[in-house]
Amino acid sequence: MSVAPLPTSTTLNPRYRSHRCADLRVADVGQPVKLAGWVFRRRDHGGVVFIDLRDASGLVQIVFKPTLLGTAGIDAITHTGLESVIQVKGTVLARGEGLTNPKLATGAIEIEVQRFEVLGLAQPLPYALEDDSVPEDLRLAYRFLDLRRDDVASTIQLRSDVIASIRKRMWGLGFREYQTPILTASSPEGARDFLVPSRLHPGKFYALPQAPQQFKQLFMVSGFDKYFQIAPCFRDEDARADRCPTDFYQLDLEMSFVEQDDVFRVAESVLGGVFEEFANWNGNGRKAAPQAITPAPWVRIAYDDALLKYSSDKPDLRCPLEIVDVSDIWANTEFQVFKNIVASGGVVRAIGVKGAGNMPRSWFDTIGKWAQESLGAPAAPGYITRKDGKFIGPLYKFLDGAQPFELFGRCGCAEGDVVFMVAGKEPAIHKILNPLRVRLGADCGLNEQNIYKFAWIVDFPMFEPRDDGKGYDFSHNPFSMPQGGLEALNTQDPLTIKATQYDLVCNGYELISGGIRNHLPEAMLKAFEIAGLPADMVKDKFRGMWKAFHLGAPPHGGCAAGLERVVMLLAESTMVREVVAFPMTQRGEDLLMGAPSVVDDKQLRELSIAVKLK
RNA sequence: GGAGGCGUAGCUCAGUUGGUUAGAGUAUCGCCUUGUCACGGCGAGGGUCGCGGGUUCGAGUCCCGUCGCUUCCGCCA
Repeated sequence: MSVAPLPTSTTLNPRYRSHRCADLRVADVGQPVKLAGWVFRRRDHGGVVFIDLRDASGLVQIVFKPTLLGTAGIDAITHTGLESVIQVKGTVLARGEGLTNPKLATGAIEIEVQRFEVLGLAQPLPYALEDDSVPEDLRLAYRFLDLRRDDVASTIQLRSDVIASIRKRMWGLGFREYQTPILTASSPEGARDFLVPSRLHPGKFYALPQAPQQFKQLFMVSGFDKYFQIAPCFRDEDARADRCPTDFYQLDLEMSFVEQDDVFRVAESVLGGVFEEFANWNGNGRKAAPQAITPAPWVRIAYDDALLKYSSDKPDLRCPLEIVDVSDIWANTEFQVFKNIVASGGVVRAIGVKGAGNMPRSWFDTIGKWAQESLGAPAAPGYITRKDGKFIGPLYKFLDGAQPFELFGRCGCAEGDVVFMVAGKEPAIHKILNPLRVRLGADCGLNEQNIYKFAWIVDFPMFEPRDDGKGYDFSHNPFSMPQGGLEALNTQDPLTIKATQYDLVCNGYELISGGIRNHLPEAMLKAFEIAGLPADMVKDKFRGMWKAFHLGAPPHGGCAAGLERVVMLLAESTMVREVVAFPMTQRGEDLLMGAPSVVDDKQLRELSIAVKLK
């Protein structure tokens, strides 16, 4: 499967260059060479002029001497702007005693220039290439300049290497890659669609796929029993630091005749392999230490447990702290705030932090302020400390007899430890508890470092109550098989039905989402009926699947992995824009190309479209 | 749709309690400099202080509005 790369020399055109800049060494001294690249830095000494020439391989110092080039030549190179592209013909020289630069791979040699030519002149730059503090919008407007930086480019190159590794591993497991349409039909479920007007069908629209979900399932019905694709996905939703506002890529895969465990094995092999291969990639210099990986098979956590113990369905398991329910204890106290919250259907949740009794008073204040200001907590989290055999803290006085011991025991806490408590209603309370748990662990030095910590979250609920209280919504993927199948849909309270639906999480990020699919037409119809979609709409909007499921559909399932998030984790990045070559702004604009843009009337007329601004 | 942060020279920043002609570094241009490697030295040009309004004798500074970028909430099956 592996293809040996061609020797570098076969990709060098002698018209432009004989070597790449950073490939030259002392062994090449005396050789005539041709190089081409960018003017990275210039040091002008009035007579002799030094330039650091940069190409994709790196840097080499080239020397311009008046004895070889004349004053006209020196004048010309002095006036060639930084980042201009030049070609030079010269000779490799050894640097003299004390003149070498140990910081450069090519620091023992330099190129004495005999002739040079400017291939592409650069005007003054909008910003200094190496300036780390240039605002991002300016850098996006000149993204091609930004990509000249080693650290920026290396991350994009990592992305390519990760994709290559994924493809190699998928093929190795017997999968093949198939493309699916980019223009497809809008579907009523899920995110907002990007629409494309049809010229041949005035008034009708294509939608860009949010994922190749239905097509990959159709491949299964066709009997292609192992499909994958590095697939572009389009969703017209608002951005986050880890979420593109327009389009992103997934490793999309699907298999027939499988159960959940089979999908897990494939994902553990492929993603686990990719993480092993690139865990210690450090092209951008951000990793201070080697990174470990939790060995497969990865731990499985039921969705309900994850929500209770971590207040999140994508917990960061590098933090060892767990959340405990202590509602019953506070229901039997005279602390009216907690008591009333429990009485009105809320909960009190506690986080025991080992050793936190030694933290300074100011830290507790900081945590309280942060919880209120950044997390929107209605009050600072309460806490009780056990120190010198005594319980301390404003909330302690509301506890009687065995209650403080029960509280500490349940949280696994003892002498020297602190129990933090937050009260509120689910699900709002999770927005406070999840970041609080991770912060408490971080501040007390309890969180594991330098590890990719994987876990499967399983048994997602099939349905959730609708916001307006009437009926149910799919809480995840509508195409998942409910656990218990059609019978469960017919007989159970919808809120108790679990889906055969799973996520893979790593360090607080959702990396994979998948499921065993519902391939039975009656069960599909019933599931959508519970979610409020009438049968004729399902038959119309999912007509391909509906027809296919009547003509021999195998049991099947799969998953999709967010490529950007994988690369972000491997690159120690928290911003998805760093792992996309030409990213959009938060508002979905391409500042370099100027998209989106107005189009001329002729284009609109062809599409039978009139624009009416709100 | 909501909340927070940021916005002063091409770029990064400083700018006191509201007070003279808004400064520095870097980039650019000019001069000097033949061994530097973030080379160095001297000089010059470069500003609608995001935009609009208000308070004031006087606003970069205070107030209101607005725009842009960004982070979070909503949203993202």
